[in-house]
Amino acid sequence: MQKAVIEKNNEVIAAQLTPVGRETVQDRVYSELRRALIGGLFEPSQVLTIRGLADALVTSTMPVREALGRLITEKALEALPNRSVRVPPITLERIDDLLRARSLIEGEAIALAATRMNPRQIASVEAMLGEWDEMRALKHKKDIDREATLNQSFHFEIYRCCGSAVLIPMIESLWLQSGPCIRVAIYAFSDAGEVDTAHYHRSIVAALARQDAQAAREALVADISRPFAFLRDKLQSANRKD
Amino acid sequence: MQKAVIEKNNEVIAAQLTPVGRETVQDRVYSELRRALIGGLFEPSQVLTIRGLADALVTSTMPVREALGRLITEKALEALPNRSVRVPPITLERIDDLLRARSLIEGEAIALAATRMNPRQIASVEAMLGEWDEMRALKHKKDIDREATLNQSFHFEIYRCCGSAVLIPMIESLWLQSGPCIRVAIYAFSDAGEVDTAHYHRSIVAALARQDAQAAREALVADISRPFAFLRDKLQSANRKD
DNA sequence: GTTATTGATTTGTGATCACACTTGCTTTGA
DNA sequence: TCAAAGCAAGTGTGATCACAAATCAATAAC
Repeated sequence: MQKAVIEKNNEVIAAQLTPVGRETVQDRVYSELRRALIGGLFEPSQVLTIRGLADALVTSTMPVREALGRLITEKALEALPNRSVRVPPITLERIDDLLRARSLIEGEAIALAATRMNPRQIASVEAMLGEWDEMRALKHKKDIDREATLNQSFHFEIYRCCGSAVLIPMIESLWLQSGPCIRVAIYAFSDAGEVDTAHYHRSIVAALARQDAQAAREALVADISRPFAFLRDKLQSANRKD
Repeated sequence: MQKAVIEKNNEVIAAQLTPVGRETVQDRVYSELRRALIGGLFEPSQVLTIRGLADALVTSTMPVREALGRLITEKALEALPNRSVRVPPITLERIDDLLRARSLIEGEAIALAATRMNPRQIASVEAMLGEWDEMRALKHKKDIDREATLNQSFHFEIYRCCGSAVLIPMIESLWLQSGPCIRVAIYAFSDAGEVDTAHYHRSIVAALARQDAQAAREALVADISRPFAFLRDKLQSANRKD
């Protein structure tokens, strides 16, 4: 068989097969811990032990300690001087700090995205909006986890369009850091009666559709400010009580 | 001895002693690799091996692999699908991307710092400027490493005043990512004849001294844009030649 | 009853080993 | 002569072990 024929044949095979991609245990542990943090499964100030997590995830300590180290460097977890690690506690300063950083960076990302999104991409996020409404209409009992996941997809679908390989990891890091805080706020939200979150997302999409970068930025900032402001008030009144 | 007396005594002792702080081998390896990356000791696209680094640093593989993992998550290094790790290559898109992110975030940091720095802090960075001039005056032959270190101290001394525990680690990550690129530019600079960098730093300090946040931001952006723009031109002309 | 002290358990850290995958070179066959 | 198969050295990953430090409980001392 001639070389050209073989290569052609290989190409045909390659077109039908999808790369299998070896994922290491460490990567799976890392992803799982990320998911747990963003989802608020760990509460602020909770301490995590390597062996405890290893048991829970049914692996050895090795992948866990490496994943923990990575999460500590992106400030998603905190290394105490005792060498134990915990999820960072919530403070007023930290809330304001996170909100400012998120407004700045996610605002920039969406402003860039507004000028770069093509009609197909806009239609895609618009479709997510519709899917969202359906879910909301179907079940009056709120499914917070599902809602949070959908919210995350919505935002990152937009951010991905900004075309910056530098900004996006930073935004992921920020979500990781604010995950535990936000979750506390969300729970408080759903206790305190519902606010219409759909409105904010709708104005974001509208701004994107008419390529209005400034409006998109403002709508986004309003969206992410809401839970932070709520949490801020809650914390302040708690402090006053003491 | 009564309890209060003992505690008082302990306080007196504590005031005289500085905490020794157990630094792990992993931390030392991590710091050393950071220093090497920011300092440009590794060149873009160079691949690093765990055992190679462990030999060079005279430790076992364990601390090295953990340090590498951390550097990969902050995008200071890149994990190839072959599972080898390398320092990220320079591309035009990456240069623009890094410059935009740095302008955005470091600009925000210095704008915050401008409103918060007290006279003592301003005097401190002003003093660094003087020390800088001395060094420059003494030796005509440029000591690039010393210059880079001083530049880094100068910038972070200012950033620390912004009072944001979220922004500063992000800036460190950005310096880590742009370190190898910048170093290439700096070397090219010193080959191509000197530009007066002192001027930029002087206008930064001047803006800070009169608490002019906007001017400080603009002066900073001009300062960090310079090597990026230089590198950009260099790369473009290199591409044209091919 | 409260405060120290001791001892046992838990925990993080680093070293070493086993295994699987990659890479580069040599050998073999047409 | 050249491409493909085979082999050997190198490399990352995960498991396990040894050790030191921290934590906590129970005991002893006042």
